[in-house]
Amino acid sequence: MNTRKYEQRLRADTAAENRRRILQAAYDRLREAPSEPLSLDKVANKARVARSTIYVIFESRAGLFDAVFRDLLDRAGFDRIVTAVAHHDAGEHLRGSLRAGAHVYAAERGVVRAIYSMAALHADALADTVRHDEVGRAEGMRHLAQRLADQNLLRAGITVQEATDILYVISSFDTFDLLFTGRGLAADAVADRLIAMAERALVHQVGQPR
Amino acid sequence: MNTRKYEQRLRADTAAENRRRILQAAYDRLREAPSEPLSLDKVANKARVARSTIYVIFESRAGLFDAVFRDLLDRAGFDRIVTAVAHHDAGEHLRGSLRAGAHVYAAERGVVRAIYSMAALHADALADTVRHDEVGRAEGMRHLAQRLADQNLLRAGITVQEATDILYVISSFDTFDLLFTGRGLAADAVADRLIAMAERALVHQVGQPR
DNA sequence: CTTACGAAAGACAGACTGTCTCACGAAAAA
DNA sequence: TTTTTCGTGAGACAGTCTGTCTTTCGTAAG
Repeated sequence: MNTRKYEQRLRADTAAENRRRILQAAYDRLREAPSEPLSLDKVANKARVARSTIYVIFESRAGLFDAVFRDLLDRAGFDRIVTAVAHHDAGEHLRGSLRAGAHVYAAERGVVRAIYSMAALHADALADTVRHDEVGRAEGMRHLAQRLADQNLLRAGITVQEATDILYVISSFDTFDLLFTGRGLAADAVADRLIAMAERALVHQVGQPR
Repeated sequence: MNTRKYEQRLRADTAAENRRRILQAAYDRLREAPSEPLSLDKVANKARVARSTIYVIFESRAGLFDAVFRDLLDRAGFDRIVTAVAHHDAGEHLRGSLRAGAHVYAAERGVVRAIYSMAALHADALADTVRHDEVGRAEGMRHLAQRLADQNLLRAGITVQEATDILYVISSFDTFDLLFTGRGLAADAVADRLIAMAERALVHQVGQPR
């Protein structure tokens, strides 16, 4: 039996719609109740789709949440925050991306927390994606640390390596959430704290010996 | 039917032993494979105990891990780190507890990560205990911040409130783990980073205007 | 018209939780 | 010694979940 050419165009649209509806349903559910177990049955019902369809499209439960996470990264532009700010002054760049990051984290807090926790508990595709994303963030922080060094903004005795480590901590979701959820600060207040920490820990002050 | 007094003495010992064996089995399993699902069946087998016995003793799955966490806190003495260091110099106290904490975290990394993730994902007894423990840590950090203030060690313009927030971040497991697992630093190197961050962010430097 | 294919529906096995019942055995009380 | 009490093992059971598979249907492309 020779398969003939077959390109579905109209069906591809509805297929893409289904995929999107499933992603949206899973995302909404994580948003509403980040600390409640989420079954694929619930996602399927919410998306008005058969549960088996989820498996056809996303392979597995982990594959679904992996896609949800990737989609979240795209929409929120986590990975673009650092480069997007793109201020010629590295100090402004630092402040701008910490503040922008804090607001993105605040908007997506529940979903990100749930996804990170799932990733920590399962060692699957989702865990790989989360780890990969963290590596990307580390590279971004290394770049920023290098820019700070190039512009002679680093405090005396701080290496780019050390600055990278510190920026990696301060720009993390966990650090944000310690202040946001743990200490009950508003997103802007968190940004203020983070910026203050970063500047005091890394940047030499006016009139301070270098 | 009138119930007569009944105090088991010898049986209480074996009961306590069972309880301990179950806790140990759960702890060992979390330690070996923190990122693998852990069923009560496995714990029961490992502890050579019927699964129903776990429910009799710990009420629920959450109750078991709650007990594992409490036991870990007791054994490792997380909550005693800050007060245990008890150096008359608040600066030494800060450095000592950060270093001690880093080593405890490093020793229990997998288990703590698994328990935190479970707590974030379920909103049960375990979540309550973890939250309560974090409140205790926050109080400890407030105490330390106050001591730093009393000894005139805080940088100019930093309130006790702000110092508490920053110490809360720096002394957290998440911050530790960002450097330990995320950046691949050894426990002592993490401690160095944390201490450097804390001192630069909070403590006024020698010869620096206050 | 015929073929291909996305999707729904649902059966199924297997794993897990939580509840319950029953029986056993050993220690404590009478 | 006899009786009572209680921790425990063993296991049945319902319910939920994942992951796989098969069957059927509708629709768009050829």
